[in-house]
Amino acid sequence: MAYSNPSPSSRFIITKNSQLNAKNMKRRSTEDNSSFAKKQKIAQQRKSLPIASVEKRILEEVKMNDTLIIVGETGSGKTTQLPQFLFNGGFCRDGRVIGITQPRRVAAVTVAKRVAEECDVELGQKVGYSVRFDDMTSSSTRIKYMTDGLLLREALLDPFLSRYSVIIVDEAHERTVHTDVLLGLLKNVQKARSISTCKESILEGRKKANNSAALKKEINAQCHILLKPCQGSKLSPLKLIIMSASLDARGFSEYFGGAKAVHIQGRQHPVDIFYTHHVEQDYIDAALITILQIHLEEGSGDMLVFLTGQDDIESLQRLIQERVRQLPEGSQKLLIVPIFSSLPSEIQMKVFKPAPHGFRKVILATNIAETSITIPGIKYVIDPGLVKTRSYDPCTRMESLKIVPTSKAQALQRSGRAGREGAGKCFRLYQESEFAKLADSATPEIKRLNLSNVILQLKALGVDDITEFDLMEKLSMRAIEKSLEELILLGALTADKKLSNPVGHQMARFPLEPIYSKALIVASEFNCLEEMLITVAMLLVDSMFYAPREKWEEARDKWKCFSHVEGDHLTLVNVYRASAESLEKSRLAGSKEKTAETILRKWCKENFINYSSLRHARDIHSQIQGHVEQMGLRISSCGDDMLQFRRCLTASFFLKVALKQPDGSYRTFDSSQVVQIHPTSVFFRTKKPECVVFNELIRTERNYIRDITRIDPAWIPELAPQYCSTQS
DNA sequence: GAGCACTGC
Repeated sequence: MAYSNPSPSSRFIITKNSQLNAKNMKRRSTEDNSSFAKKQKIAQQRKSLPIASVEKRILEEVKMNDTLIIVGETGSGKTTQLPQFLFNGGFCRDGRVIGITQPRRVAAVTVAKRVAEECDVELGQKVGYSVRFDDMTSSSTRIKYMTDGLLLREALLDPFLSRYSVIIVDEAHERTVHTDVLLGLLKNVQKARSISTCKESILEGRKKANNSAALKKEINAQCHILLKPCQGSKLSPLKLIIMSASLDARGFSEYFGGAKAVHIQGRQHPVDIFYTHHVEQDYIDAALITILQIHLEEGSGDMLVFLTGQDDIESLQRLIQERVRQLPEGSQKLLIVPIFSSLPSEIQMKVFKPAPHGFRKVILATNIAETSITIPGIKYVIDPGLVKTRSYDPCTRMESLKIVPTSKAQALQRSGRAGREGAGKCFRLYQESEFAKLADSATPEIKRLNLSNVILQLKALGVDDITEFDLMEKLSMRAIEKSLEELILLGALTADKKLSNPVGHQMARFPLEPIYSKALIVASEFNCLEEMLITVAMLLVDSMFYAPREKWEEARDKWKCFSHVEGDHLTLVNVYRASAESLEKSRLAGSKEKTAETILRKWCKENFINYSSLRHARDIHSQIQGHVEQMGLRISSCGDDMLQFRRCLTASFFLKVALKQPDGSYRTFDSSQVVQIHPTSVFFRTKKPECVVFNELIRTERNYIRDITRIDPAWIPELAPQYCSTQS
């Protein structure tokens, strides 16, 4: 395949970074046990970071500006260093805390560990992290890394985030729902806290004012906040720092009323970008040819290929293996390593293993390698320019997975993966003219989601009118209306769109989508909360069943043992209970030396269950059980009375019902979509029930419903009268 | 008859 050299203007990856202080780059040296040498090494590394030279200036800017935008390129050191600068600059006086949010758990955890090491303190003391299921903080924590979703949860308990003197929102350019909602909230909190500090002085100055109610009104109008006024507590102003990669700094600045933006250089090796001369019809084939071309013509170094999904990865893997046999005798061999999220983690780990001598590693990856996983040793990136994304149609309540072109930001992120350890090359399987046509950044997640959860959370935070809430992205009225309607049908909101009591408040407290919270609350009335806790935990986890292709038959026999005649929900309950039983048995047998982990791992292996998925479900289960207990809901089991459980599913999942059509397909009751039963369902091969509830409605090649249980259609008007009255 | 990208509370 022929590649054109790009025009200089498009080589912007190279421009700023090419002559960077590559000679200053510190390579991880061999193990060093002397703690003094270690400290010295850390100090040296810190000093060599681009951000180190601007410490004073940044501190000044933070002191002078309430909100600061920091544009930091990869490798600038902003995430690890800035909080330390602020700590040393006195921002943690009086026990106040610096909070740094990350979109992902691993990032929060690993960065906190690194910073604790740099500060030479025990993790969880001065420096700590807090993510779901894992809190490493204490009362002495002053620099706290966390996920953005967790800070949102904290805001429900402490609406003014009063412990924090500074909040740093890192990776804001990723625009996750959590980040977007958090930014809106922080804007309000900041306003409220600055008003709170001057409130007293206003009151003082207007002591003579005759109408205190009018004054209160005035203050609240000034706040333009949607938070309830704080009760006499004195709060210090809140500093906000928004950190982003370069493309959209202006958007953040405008959103924060023209906030000042500071640029910090990165430290990345140069990456040469190549485009194709012609349009490639078949990107799998184009990728195959490019891989072979690189292998035969370019120097050593591993390759990373970005593909859209498991299917692409597996078919390209087969194609490469066929072609590799035809390679000339004695040439270097190729080691193909696939990676995508539904692979069990022990298989995912293979990407980190260096290729054996005489092999060149080719990693076939989904988006997981774009941000979530950083693979060392990559010198060549192949980017077809496509990505599979999820979107949501509020009218049909259907999700879809579509393959769309990447954004410019994503293309940059991907090519950057080739320049982490040395100069690299990126081959984009499209023409340079196409790159110019790409959107700057991907559609923010909040535009592609069911808004019910966001709206419920905001209501719980005191935001009554969603359309008044200042988000970076304007939400569609249609999407808002549909979600409000859903929340009313679920009983979270009253007819006049106020949070209902107690159901709405309870639902908002669960870290779950509203429909699952509803199911738990209803289940306590139907005496099947024990089963529903398990069901919800299991439904929230992906890819519970996993088997390599060659063991497919064996696995299916194992899975058959779990299947339940009434459907997938109870099948999942069976899996959960079987695993718990095996754990219990081992304990009774007195195998004390074995940990729960080793017992469960063994059980999972024998039954072709994904251990990390089961582990995740167990974590969710214990967390939501805690919430349920706190709320005083009664946890009881329906025993063998599965009728009760299925009726309970109907009472909560009535928006997700499908009826069988004469031709054997199904039609959703809510929006009359023609849908098929997903191949993973227990009903895929058996006799099809007349009427089902489902967990998920998703469009891929076809419209599919997933996780299905048989119900009686006559139950719907009985158990969801509020819904049926709106259907006529 | 055939299959879901990635996060997060």
